[in-house]
Amino acid sequence: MNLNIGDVSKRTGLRAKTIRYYEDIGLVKPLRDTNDYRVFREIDLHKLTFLSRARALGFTIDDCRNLLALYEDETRASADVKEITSKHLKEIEAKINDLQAMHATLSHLSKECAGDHRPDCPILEGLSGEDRR
Amino acid sequence: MNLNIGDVSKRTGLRAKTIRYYEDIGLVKPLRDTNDYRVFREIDLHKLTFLSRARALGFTIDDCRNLLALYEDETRASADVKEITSKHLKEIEAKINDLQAMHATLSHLSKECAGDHRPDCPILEGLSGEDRR
DNA sequence: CCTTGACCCTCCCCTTACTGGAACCCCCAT
DNA sequence: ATGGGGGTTCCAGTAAGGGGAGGGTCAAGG
Repeated sequence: MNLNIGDVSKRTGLRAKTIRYYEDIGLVKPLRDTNDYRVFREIDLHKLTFLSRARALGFTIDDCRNLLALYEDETRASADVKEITSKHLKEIEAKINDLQAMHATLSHLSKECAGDHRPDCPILEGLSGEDRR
Repeated sequence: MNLNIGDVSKRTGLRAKTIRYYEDIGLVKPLRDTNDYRVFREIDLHKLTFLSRARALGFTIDDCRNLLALYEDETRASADVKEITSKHLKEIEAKINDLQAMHATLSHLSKECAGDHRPDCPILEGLSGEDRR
């Protein structure tokens, strides 16, 4: 069960570069073989899998670091995990709201734009701040 | 009508640092006074206002550069503007979808988590990849 | 036994769109 | 002269890696 970085990459879906980066910033600490190759144990694999999923769910690296610590702490309180998650959920909601507002404005402008060879363009007018009503 | 960077900042809502950056990357070209202060003309103000709005709607700097060129080109085709906008709209939609998927997964896990002093946590189980069904 | 191709290593710069800070100049009022 | 509030440049840093150079290692085939 001694895996090289390539094996771990395949199993976790993380790129080798990303795994090296995670070691750089201290998220995993694989052993080293005599030839300097990284040697990943099962625990490293678990951690990297965890990281891969947490990142895919939009958690920041910093959140991941904290979640990983909780993951490894048998005496954790689930409240701590839930708090990180709730904060993240709120940020996701805020982003969705922002994006929806942008989308509404832009799709409105876009609908009014002829999109032909002529220069007249409500989108540009909207951006330039003209009050074309 | 000769404005300093601070005046322009107030009128556009952009920070002075941002305006200097926009000059750095060639989006605006204010004149210079004898004391090296930037001197903004009305056209600079228009451009910066345009940039401010375009950025607020989520366009990248690169998009902004192209939009600005179209804005200044009296012989533009509105189709070109609309195409940039449509591409951007699609990206916004993709992001919204991603975020909504994350939100669904996370809020589901979060709901199942007691959030108390005990260590058991469906969120961590979900992240670690346990198939707790 | 040697070579070839697939791995692996470190190191450094690049990305986006700025932000912060240091160190310095300019102008006006007190 | 001094204080405060402008302005200037340049350097460094952010998040989360990506790209590529330059070089070592390993296993298999000729």
